[in-house]
Amino acid sequence: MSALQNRREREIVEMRQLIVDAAIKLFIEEGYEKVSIRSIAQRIQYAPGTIYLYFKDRDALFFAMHEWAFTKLMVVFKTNLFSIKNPIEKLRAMSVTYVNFAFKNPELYDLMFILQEPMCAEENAENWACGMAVFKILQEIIDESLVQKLIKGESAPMISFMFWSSLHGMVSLHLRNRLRMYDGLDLESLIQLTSETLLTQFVITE
Amino acid sequence: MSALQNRREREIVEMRQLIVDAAIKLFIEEGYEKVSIRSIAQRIQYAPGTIYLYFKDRDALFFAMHEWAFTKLMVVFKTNLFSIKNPIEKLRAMSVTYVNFAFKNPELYDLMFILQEPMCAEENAENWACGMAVFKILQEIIDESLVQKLIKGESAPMISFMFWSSLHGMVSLHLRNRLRMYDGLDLESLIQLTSETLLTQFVITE
DNA sequence: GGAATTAATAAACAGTGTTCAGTACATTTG
DNA sequence: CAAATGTACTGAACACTGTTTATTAATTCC
Repeated sequence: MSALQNRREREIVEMRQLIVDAAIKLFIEEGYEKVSIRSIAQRIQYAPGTIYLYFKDRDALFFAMHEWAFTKLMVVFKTNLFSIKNPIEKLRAMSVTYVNFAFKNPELYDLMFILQEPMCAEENAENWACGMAVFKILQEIIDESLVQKLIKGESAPMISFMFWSSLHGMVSLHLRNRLRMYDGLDLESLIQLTSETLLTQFVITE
Repeated sequence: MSALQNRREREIVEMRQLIVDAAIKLFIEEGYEKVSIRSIAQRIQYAPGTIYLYFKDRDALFFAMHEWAFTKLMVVFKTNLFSIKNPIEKLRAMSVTYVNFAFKNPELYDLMFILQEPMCAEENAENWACGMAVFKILQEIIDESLVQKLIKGESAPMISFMFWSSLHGMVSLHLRNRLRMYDGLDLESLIQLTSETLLTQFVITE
């Protein structure tokens, strides 16, 4: 490979990152509706058409944004979990971290788990590497918990699914404003407490 | 009130329903993106501007659509639950019905629990009657279960929140294509089974 | 029947995603 | 070094979008 090709490849990566960064900043600062190809282009001082040289379409850009968000969650997970040995404590810490991330980064959570756009990107119709990677962390913790007979249940995939869905359900109902029956309450506390109640119910105590 | 006012009031209700019906049909048949003011107007043979004589804006129309969807879920609930006396069986039937409704009517579920638009309608910024009404059914079942000491836990609001969130989490992750790690599996069965596993864990057995 | 009211319209405005002919600059070739 | 090639980028165009408003046409009232 020639030096030019090499440089060009680097430039493409950099330009894609420039676009993704601008799009995410716009999303966080101005909200979903303001994330238009034109507003992104204006922010990085390029013509709208240029963005299409680096992303097939809007969905592909949202997929890249959602991948970037996953790397952020991954960093938080690794930082908060790496030192914990006990599987139950690890699971507890993971739940707390997950909910906390969602409350601190509602727009990123939206990208990762709620919005339709990222999953419409044609190129990634089949696999979903970043989602799988995060899920793998959870599943390994559950696996270890079952092996050590620390929690009830048999199927690690099902228990993983249950814990994740519970957290996602609570968080996404909140983000989509469907928890008005709990108005006045501190929702993050309610969610953390409910999550703890659920976990406790599955922990084996003797 | 004059006869004319009376008739006019009826006409307004009918026209609003005509618009909501057309919008929902369009949503179900052609998908979210095709639900534009113009396409709705064309479908009912009116000019686009006419819709704004009956709905403040797009969000208000989506709120009406989402209310209509709730009445449909309500009917299903009442049909499936009214004859069941045992609270646990009622809770079980409610879960099954909820998940089944979501799989049979993914677009309606979207309107009710996932989409942003309906909850942006200015007029209904505070209360959320239809959501509350459905939630009340669940809470009363949980309440009765706690009174009869059939399930573990103390706080009815929290246990209700937990069951609902779990179901919503599983369903919405599926609808938003975030369950690719379970590709190949029958997801409705997985969800029903996981829901049953969760319920069993909270039932008091002696 | 003439005046007042009002439901409905069509056109306009400002925005959207996306495409593509053209330009201007960088690299390669003769 | 100059000419030819290649290409990153542009900006205008297309077909849409939600929403507003002056105008029209029909109905109700007196």
